[in-house]
Amino acid sequence: MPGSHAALGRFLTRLETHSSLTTPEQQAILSLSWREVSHKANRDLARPGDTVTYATLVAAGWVGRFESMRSGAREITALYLPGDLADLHSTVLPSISWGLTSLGDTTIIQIPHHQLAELAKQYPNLALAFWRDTALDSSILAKWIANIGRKDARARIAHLFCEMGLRCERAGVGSRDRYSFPLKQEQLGDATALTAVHVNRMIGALTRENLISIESKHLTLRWDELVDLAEFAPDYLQRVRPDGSASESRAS
Amino acid sequence: MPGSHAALGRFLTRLETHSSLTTPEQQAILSLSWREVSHKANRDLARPGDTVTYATLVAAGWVGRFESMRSGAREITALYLPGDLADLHSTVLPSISWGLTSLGDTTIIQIPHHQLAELAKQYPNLALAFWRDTALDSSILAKWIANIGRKDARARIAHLFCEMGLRCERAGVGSRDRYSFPLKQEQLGDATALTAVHVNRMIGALTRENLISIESKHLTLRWDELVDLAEFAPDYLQRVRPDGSASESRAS
DNA sequence: CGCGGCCTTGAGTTCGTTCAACGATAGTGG
DNA sequence: CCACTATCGTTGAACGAACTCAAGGCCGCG
Repeated sequence: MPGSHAALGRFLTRLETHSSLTTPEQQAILSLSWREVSHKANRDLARPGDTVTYATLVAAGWVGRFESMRSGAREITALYLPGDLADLHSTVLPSISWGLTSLGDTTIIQIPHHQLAELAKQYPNLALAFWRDTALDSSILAKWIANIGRKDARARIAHLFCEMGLRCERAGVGSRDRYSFPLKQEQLGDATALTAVHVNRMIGALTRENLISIESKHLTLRWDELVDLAEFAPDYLQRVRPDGSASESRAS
Repeated sequence: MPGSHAALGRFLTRLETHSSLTTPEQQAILSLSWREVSHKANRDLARPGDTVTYATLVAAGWVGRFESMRSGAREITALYLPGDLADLHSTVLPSISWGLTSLGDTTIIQIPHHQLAELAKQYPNLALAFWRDTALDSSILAKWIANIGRKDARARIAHLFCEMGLRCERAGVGSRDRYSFPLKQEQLGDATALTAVHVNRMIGALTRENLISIESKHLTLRWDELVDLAEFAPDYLQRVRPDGSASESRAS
């Protein structure tokens, strides 16, 4: 609970890719109190309708945000990697309509909402950073809508592979063209709005074309070819700015 | 430019449905400076790749956020009504990967980013409110992913009708079962990831079943039946809280 | 009155689904 | 150490929801 957890360091690094923070602000992040929890694969960490009092910071493994249909179908609407605060936005909207689930074995850190809110009030610049982090999440959601809505199965899967590659690289848990991919095909289907069977066929096709290869949950991919196939334009992931600054916060 | 625009009042009302604000905070919102701009239908107000210096507050008509594919296909990822700040999040992420377009004739108010950022710094509680508003937007995006990914055409259209009905009602521009719907069928297709032709057929089906009727861009719908058909659960639109408070700042 | 934009309808096609069976692999207990 | 089982991945065949292409109808506007 006390003492800085490595995952907080990852989160800080993540924040600093889009926002520049002062030393006291950095310290404040690292001094957040936490509770570590580990989960086996496929456990629901939060369910639709819950009211949560802490945010979930991924420390190891992948976490998915999902919605369920009456029919039993599931749709994964977002994926979170180590260093991602999966539901930072729940700090300001604690009554959630979605769920969180562990994809593969995961370890998470729970951070009380009131501490995050306190930080946001005490350090206006941190409030902007949190807001910006939520905006970034939102930007990814919008891109997923476009992909699921207007691209075919191959391109959707390829796009997910590119996105997660780049995010893994930035999170320091792999390189863009080779990283651990813990989802089973059914979950990959839930994330791309396809059936497991069709995911299987598309993976087969991509493999036969030598665009990707998967061995024991390890994905290797031909970056340039896949980027082209997927129409992957990483600007929505908000590249690290040259000066690392939060631009407008100094402007005005 | 000076003096309070009616749209700012709408925006304030909107903020107060999820956040409780003090009188000075309310005044600060109403004192924002602005520039009014009117657009004919189908004009791009912002394009992918732009760096924007102001946020776009809808005053009249509907605005859509979209992404374009190489093929020329378009996907509308979000819709905004009068009182909505369509790109509040651009305040913290001014380099945009998406575009904004007018759906039908619209009037918008441009609000300089630096003013919004200034307010967020000066009033921590407003920063939370802005953050919360972005989180709410994000919540809608996630729901759209689930709908487009896992529901059939009829249910997708029905869901959009329900969502926009409730949002119109809350925005004070109609009632949930009867409101002005300015999109043409092609745009409705872009918002639901369908073709205009198929939208037309589904609208025809819903009309024949007496679930909806449309006359001169005016939509009337059987609320209960459509809610059931669409599996519409409005909790993601974050109901107005009884006490109107920001809850989590007290909890835990 | 004629033109352009939007809506409507039909017929054929396709991408992804469904259903069903089989194969591989890893963990488990005797 | 091996048989047993559950889970996940793989493959085939038939089906269907939504798409494409194409033509015609309606309505408002100049």
